[in-house]
Amino acid sequence: MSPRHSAAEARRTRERIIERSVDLASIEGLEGLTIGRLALDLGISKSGLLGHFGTKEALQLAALGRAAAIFSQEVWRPAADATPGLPRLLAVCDAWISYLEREVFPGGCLFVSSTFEYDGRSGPVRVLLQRQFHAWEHRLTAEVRRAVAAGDLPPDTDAAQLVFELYGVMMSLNHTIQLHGAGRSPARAKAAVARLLTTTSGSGRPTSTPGSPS
Amino acid sequence: MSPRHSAAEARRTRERIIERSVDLASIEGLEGLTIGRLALDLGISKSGLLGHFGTKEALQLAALGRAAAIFSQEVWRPAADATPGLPRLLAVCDAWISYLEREVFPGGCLFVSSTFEYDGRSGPVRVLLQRQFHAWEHRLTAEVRRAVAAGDLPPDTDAAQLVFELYGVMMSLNHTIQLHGAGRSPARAKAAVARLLTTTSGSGRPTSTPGSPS
DNA sequence: CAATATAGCGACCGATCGGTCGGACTTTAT
DNA sequence: ATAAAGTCCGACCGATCGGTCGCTATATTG
Repeated sequence: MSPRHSAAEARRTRERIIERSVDLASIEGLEGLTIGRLALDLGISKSGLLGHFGTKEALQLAALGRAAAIFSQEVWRPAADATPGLPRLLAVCDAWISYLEREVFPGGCLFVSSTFEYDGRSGPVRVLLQRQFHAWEHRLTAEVRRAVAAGDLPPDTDAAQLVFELYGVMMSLNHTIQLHGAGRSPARAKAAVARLLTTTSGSGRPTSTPGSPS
Repeated sequence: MSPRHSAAEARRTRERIIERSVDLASIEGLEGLTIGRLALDLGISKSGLLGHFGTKEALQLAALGRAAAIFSQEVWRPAADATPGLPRLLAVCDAWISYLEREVFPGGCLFVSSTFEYDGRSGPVRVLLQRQFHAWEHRLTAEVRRAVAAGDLPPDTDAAQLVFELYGVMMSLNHTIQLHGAGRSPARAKAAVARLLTTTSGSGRPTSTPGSPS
C-alpha cells in the first residue's frame, strides 16, 4: 500500500522507530531495548530497522534526544508563557508533576531510569545523559535566579541548593508512582514544591499537614 | 588446596557469590548481572555457581536480601544507639548520607537502581523490592512519629509527607553522586535534611545559603 | 569401611543478542 | 530511458544468554 521506499516514507519510518523506542526504553531500559523485539513490534525487519541508525547505540542516542524533546514539550513549554521568575518556576513544577503523574513515558521518566542504568559505565550515552541533565539544571537554576532578582524569592537563596531539592521532590514522586502507584504522592509533591518556593512571611515550617490535601 | 567440597566451604562459596553479586548488580543492574560473567569473576564454573541457587532469579533475590542487610548495617545500626525520636532520625539521615557518599555499593544504592530497572515488570523481584521499600518507609515513619510525640517535631507534622521529602533528598544525592560525582551535593543533602528536621523558631525559610558550606 | 549425599566441573542446549551482507525493488537524478 | 541512490528484506554470523545433564571427587553418615 502506497510507496514504501520513498525518501519521505523512510523519514516516517525513522520517526516511528524512535517513538516506539522511547516508549519501550522507558519500560525495559535503554539497554533492554532490543533490535529484534523492536523490529517485530513495528512489523519491519531487523536489518531494515538498523539501517536507519547503524548501531544500537545510535538508536539509543536518538531515543534520548527524542525523549528530551518530549520532556521539554511537556514540562517547559506549558510554562513558557508564564512571566519569567517565580511564576514560571511554579508553572514548570506543576507541569513537571503532571508529566510524572500522567506517565508520559509509560515506564517512568526515561532520563532518571537511564541515569541509574548507565551511571556505572562510560561512553556516548552516559555523556549525553550528563549533558542533558546539566542543561536542564542550568535552565532551572537560571529561572530561580530570575525569581530572586525579581524579589519573589529571598535574596540569600542558594539557587543550586533549591534546584537540588526540587529534583529530589520530583525523583521521589517518580519513584513512588512507579513502585507503589500514584496515590497521594502527587499531592505530597505539590506540597513540597509549595514549601520550597513559597516564602509566606511568618511560617516556613516544613511538612505540616496542609488544609486541603487534594 | 584444602578441602574444596565440604559443606562449610560450600557455604563460604555461596557467601562469596552473593557478595560479588551485590557489587556487580549495583554497577550493571540486577538484570545485567550475568551468570557467566559472575562465575568467571569468581573463578568457578557457571554450573557450579548456579547449583547454589537454581535460577538467576533466586540469585537476584539473594543479592537483594544481602543488600538490605548491608543497608541496614550501614544506615540503621549506627543510629540504633541514639535515643528514639528526632536524635535517632538525625543520626539515620547522617548515616544515610554517609552511606551514599562513601558509595558502599559501587554503582549507587542498589535498591534505587533496581527499582527503576523493575518498575515496569512484575514478578518476585519487584514484589521483594516493594516490600523492602515499604519496610524502610515504615521504619522511618515510625521514627518521625516518635519525634513528634516527644515534642521534637511540631505536632501537626505529616509524617508520611516528611518521609516522602527525605526520600527525595537522598535520591537526589544518590543521583548527583552517580552522575556528576560527589562535589557539593553531600553538603546540600545535609542542609536539606537540617531544614526538614530542624524547627528553629523564627526562620524555617528554605534554601538560604548556609554560613559555612563545608 | 561402605554407602550416600553433594560441591563443583565441562560439555552442551535452544534462544536471543547486535550486527553484516547481498540482493530485490523503488524512487530520484541525469 | 537509464543510471544512481536509497529503502528494506531474508539469511546468516559469532557471541552470549540462562539453564541442563552426566560425571568426578570429596565429605559425611552409618
